[in-house]
Amino acid sequence: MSEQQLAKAYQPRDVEAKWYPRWEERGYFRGRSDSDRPSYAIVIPPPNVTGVLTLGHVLNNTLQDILVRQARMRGHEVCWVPGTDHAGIATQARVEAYILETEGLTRHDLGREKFLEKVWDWRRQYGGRIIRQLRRLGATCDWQRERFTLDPGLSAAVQEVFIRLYEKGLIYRGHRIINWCPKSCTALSDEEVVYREEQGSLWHFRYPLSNDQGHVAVATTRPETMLGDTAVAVHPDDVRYQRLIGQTVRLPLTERVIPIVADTHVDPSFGSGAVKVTPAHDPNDYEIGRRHNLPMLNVMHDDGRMNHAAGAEFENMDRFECRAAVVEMMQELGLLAKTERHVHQVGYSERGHVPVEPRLSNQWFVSMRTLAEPALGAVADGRIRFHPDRWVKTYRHWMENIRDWCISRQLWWGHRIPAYYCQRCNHIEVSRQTPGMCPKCNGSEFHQDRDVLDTWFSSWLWPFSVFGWPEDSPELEKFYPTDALVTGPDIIFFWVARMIMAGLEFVGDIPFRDVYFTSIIRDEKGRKLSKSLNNSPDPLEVIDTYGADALRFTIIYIAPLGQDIRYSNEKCEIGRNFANKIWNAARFRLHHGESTPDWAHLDGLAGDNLRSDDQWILGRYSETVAAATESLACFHFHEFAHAVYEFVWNEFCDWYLESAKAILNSGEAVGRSLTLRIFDYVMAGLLRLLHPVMPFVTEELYHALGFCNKDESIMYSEWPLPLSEDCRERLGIDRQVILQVRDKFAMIRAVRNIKAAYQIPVGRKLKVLIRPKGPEEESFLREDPVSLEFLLYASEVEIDQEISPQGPAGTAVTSLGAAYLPLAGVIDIEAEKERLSKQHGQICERIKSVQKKLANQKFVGNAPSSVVERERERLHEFQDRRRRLLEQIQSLENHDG
RNA sequence: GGGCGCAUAGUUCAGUCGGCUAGAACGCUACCUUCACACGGUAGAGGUCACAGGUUCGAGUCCUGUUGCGCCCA
Repeated sequence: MSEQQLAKAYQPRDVEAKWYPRWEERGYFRGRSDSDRPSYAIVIPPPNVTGVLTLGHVLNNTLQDILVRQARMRGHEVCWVPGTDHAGIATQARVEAYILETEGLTRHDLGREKFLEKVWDWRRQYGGRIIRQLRRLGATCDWQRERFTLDPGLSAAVQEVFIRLYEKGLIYRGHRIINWCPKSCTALSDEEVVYREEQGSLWHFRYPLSNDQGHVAVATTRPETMLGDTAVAVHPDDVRYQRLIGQTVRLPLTERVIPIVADTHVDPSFGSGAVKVTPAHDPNDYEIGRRHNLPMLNVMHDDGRMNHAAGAEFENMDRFECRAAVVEMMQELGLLAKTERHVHQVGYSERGHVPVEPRLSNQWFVSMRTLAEPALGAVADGRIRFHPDRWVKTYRHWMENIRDWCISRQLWWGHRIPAYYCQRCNHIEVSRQTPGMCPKCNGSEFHQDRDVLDTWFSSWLWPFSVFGWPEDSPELEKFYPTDALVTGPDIIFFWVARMIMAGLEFVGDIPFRDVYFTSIIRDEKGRKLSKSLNNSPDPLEVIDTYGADALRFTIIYIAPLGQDIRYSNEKCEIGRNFANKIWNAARFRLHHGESTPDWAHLDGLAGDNLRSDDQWILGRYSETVAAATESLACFHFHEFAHAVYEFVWNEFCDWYLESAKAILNSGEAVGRSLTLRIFDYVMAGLLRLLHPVMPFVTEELYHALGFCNKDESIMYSEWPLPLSEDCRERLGIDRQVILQVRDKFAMIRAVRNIKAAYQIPVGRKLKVLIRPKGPEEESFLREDPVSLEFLLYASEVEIDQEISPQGPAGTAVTSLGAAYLPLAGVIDIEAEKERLSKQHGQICERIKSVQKKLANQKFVGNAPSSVVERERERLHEFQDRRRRLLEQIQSLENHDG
């Protein structure tokens, strides 16, 4: 392919559309369980089946794709399992809204069976859009293994787990206070409640004592719950209330008389020190109620309206209307002591977006303590590693204070609980199918529990249920435990912790070895991305504008380790420009013909063949490969992106490519082909190194540059390795040559700087005189005159230790020696003297500071000798530089005079 | 109330084991349509490393405290 076939700027659209289907058709993404290669497996955090692709998914899946693409290049059998979860509440709500809109029906009009058919229809039509969108990003999931949490196999796993835990006594049905979502009319787990700080009120009520000897003051943020009060509690040691303990109060607005009890959990310093107790509507009150055998009076319907028990005048009133009514009536009765403004945390239903109502009800729970124990151990002893590892603390804290998990949901969409109730005696049988006969009463009529399980009760099995568990499958054998999990820290409790527990309990092994917690993406102002703020960019539009590679690269380039990302679409220019830079480096290469036959290795080369610039780029390439590989190994994606970016742009393109131009234009055949070979070697390695991050442009260029055949792919090329020590030695690549070349570039910069200082166009070619510091520097500078002249934009370069300019000249004093730009007529001697004097002043300052250090006996005595030695060397170098600067200044004075 | 994290250039962020003149990107200034790339090049300006103490020969880095911001849990 010639460079005419490459557009002047990289056009991602066609390239992306071309390669993705080819990769997929060729079965590149397939993970084979019968392979002999070591496995590398990742299970995708299953997005909601209702979901669409967000930037959060882009980050998360880009990272996973980077990991699996690298693993493929390193010879692993890779299996990345995609899929979605059924998202009980969200999906049911979505389809209910859809049916109401399209058919004017509620789910109750349809009935359970018909409604579920509709949900499946909806899922077939609209669900899983996100999975198709992931292809646009370039994700190499094994699509043939796509799973859904309600698939028959995964449902079987859920049932199996429920039965096993029930039989072990770890699942139980209990009458407990739980978090209730009055919008969705279902129980929620503690984790599904999100707390928001709100400005509310604290109302102080007076409850009259039954003996008419006064009042007890109580404070509440939820006045409507007083209708369900069954006691007032005070601290037993609170002297203010000692005499009241055991007495009763007349609960206003009701006919009831309720006791005053003593309980050590009451905080005497909050409010009045006396609290109203509503055991059926508050978790703390529930505990007090249990300790004192109080009645538990439920005063609400499941949709948040007050019920009959609240009293006739409040029945069917919404809880917030009731709140206002209660306050008003208490005020009329003269029992409202005061109202304070009060900032407090209000729990909201994560999905329903309404305040959660704690409620007493019959639900199914998983007893977590015994499951948590081994899971805590797996992270504590490092079998599972968290990145960044500070999340270990959060994990440990939650696990050590774990509470039972409410898993039943009053929904239709989900895994039906495999519990059956005898019609006659209400005995519970948990089994795989409807029981035939009741073991207690011999009854034969059963009805199944109407409720379904929390969606997370299927997600926690995901790392093994996707591979066919509870069957013994070859996939499970090959790919479990998986290798890495990439997810957000917001679901560390919901999902990560529970998967670890499930893996250990049901498969007997950890589900994954490394967990990488991604950053949270915010907008430029640091706000969370949300639909309501309208600040969430559509990733597909971003891909259309900038390209998938640009988005992928940018997002990991700007994602700091363990901190939030501040994202804006404009930042994708970083990735786009970078892709274009590489693209154009390839175009440059194609100007100079086909790829060299020996581009893939450095065999047969020796140090004598190479220019120092070649040695420098190979050495730096090797260092970059090593650093970048190490960064990926410890999940420092951002560091990886920076290392490669810096090398490609600031070293390979800015210097090596320019240096190569000189040789390639010189017409000397041996030098040309050698330079092309080095160029190709480095270029091919860079493309491979970048492939996991920028799969499309690297594949396109790998082919365009002739590094693989049409029917091959960079996807299965080898991951680049740093040069071996032997190789570096044979090619004469060492620290010294790398530093020398850097010094040379610094000298070139200094000369260009003189031109800029005198406003001379860079392109204007001038004669440059160089006076090397010593014989070693002289021979180094004489090695490669062609590229030196080219990089200096010089018409001619003279190198001589005795040389000095005849007339006025711009002067650069560098560590390799002095360079002069004779500029008769242009040069302002006074200005030049001032420029050099400024540099002289700076160097004197630095000499002073180093001398001060070295004069300090404590420094010389205590600092490591290598540090002291380095300071001594610097002192010599600075003094030498100062001497040479002085010489230049004096010589200018001679010209002047 | 408990815990975790953050504070470095105009902005967003790097900065390893405490040790060279604290770096990059974007933005800014000047010059340049040069033959890979204006999605570009060359050169440059820009810093009280939040504040106050402490440890040390030496602190952006370690310790203590203060202030401000963010997150998680209760």
